[in-house]
Amino acid sequence: MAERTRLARVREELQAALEAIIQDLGGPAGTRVVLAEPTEAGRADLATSVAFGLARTLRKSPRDIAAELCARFPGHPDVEALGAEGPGYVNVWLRTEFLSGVVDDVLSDPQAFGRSDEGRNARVLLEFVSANPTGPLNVVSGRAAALGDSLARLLNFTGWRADKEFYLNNAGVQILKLGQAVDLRIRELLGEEVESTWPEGVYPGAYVRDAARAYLDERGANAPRSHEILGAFAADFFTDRQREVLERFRVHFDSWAEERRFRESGAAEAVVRALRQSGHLDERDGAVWFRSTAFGDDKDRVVVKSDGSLTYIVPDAAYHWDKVRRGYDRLIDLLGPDHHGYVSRITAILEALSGQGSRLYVLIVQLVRLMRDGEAVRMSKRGGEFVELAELLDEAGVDAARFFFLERAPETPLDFDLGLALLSTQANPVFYVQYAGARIRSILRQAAHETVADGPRSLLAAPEERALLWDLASFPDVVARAARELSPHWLTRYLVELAGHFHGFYRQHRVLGGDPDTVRARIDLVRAVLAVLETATDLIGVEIPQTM
RNA sequence: GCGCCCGUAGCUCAGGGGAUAGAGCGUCUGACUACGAAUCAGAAGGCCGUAGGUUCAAAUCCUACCGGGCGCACCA
Repeated sequence: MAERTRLARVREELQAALEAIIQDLGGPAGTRVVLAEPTEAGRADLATSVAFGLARTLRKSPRDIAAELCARFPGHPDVEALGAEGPGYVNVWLRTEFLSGVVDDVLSDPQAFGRSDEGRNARVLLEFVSANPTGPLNVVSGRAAALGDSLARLLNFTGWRADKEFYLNNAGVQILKLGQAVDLRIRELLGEEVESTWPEGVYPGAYVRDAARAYLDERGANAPRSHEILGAFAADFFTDRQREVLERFRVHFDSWAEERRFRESGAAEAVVRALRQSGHLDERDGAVWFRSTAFGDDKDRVVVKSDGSLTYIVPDAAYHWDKVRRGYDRLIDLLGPDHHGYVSRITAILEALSGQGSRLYVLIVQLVRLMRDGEAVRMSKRGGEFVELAELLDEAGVDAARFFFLERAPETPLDFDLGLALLSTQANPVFYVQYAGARIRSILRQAAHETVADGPRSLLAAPEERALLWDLASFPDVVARAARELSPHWLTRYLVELAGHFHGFYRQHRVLGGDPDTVRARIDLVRAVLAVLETATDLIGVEIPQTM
């Protein structure tokens, strides 16, 4: 699996050949040739614009240089032709026999096709969702969940060892406020009127009643009701709910780190001690400050407030320090856009503590707007009213939700069209992709009764077939790019393209019932397409149903 | 005021130095007596927010401005 792919090999060989010719022509030493897919599909298989850069030193037009490169090209068994076109491009067409070999590449080990060892077994910890356990998960957490989980799948597929972790903020001020809210809701359940005197800053959401009811059911009306006890109970209660909906969303965390532990174990105080010993702390205005500006932050940060309590960054720092000590080579945090200011301070403190600030990479996941009938569905956490992930899953289903969340690059704001997610037509990309898979499975079921040839397979030379071969051959590149850029949206785009090419092929050509050589070739082709569809959907956590 | 994200077809968005800027939806026109028409084929549709600059070459890089979103705590 660590072998280069078919496409990578021929690309490297051609690049080397062209670079050698450039040296013969007197081009600058070390000139690199980059062969890539032209922006416009169908213009060529691969192309390079290297001639433009050589024009000055060779004192010839790019067009002449491109022509000369083509004329001197010694030939390559996998290349059909080279051509100089446009103002100076060198275009490459590959032999169809060469491309069709990709079917064997896929079928020789269908589940491994596209794998790589790019990560070289380095360990990555992906931390995501990490929602406060003060209520149900909302749709924004859903996007982070889909992203983080798919990134883990992608990284594991490309040679990293990735773990998924949820950081539970189950201690501190917010949890006390939650406990207060539970206390009020319990009074309410016991008959008191509480709404008119609801205190500022205490969670107003009606969902807190669920926790209150659970407390009464489990512990009874006479159980102790300090804010601390109630807060801890409710945090556990909502954590369980969150875990349930995440499992339903096919997101399973390898581990759950608890803020409570970092506070109780003294790890948080140890951070302050370590910073003090290394001389990074100042006392000012009755508080203790960390000089984070020395590490690139835009202002210094308070770590111990004037009332003696710790700010939230201290246990967070303890947590990240712990990640480094657990031996992770890379730490990836998925955070919301409201946390982008957090990046420089947590990097600074990690650097001060361990010298490993550069291991942390923070991916800012932009907002989700739910759209229904062209209107944004209002979500306001302050008013205690927002769309829960569970509701979205009820309405749209797991596959559509995951696919839609992953359609955009993480740092791009996302509009989630609820109406579209419910459609079972081409307009709905999830459906379109799944339908391609269902069609192939249907063909393969019927192929069981078909006689196929045993001999050499016919060529798959029709344009629709060639398009599919090209898709298959480039799949490993797509996977590599999605993993490298931490952007699974390359996979969703790829899936729609592959499914589209399959549907086009399907309308134009029959798989079954032709001459045995062609039947065999086409069955193998669609088996390979199905295998890649399955791998790609699996990487984003979407399933292809057997029948639809 | 400062920081981050975003301005590309009517809509939702790809593309982030190189060819005539791509895709899906929507619109219009066609295609089922054979494997699933929940599909396919074709057409129309663009001063890539504006203005400068760098470059042989800019949607892409730089600067300024305009517009939209989100932040800027001894909250987390």
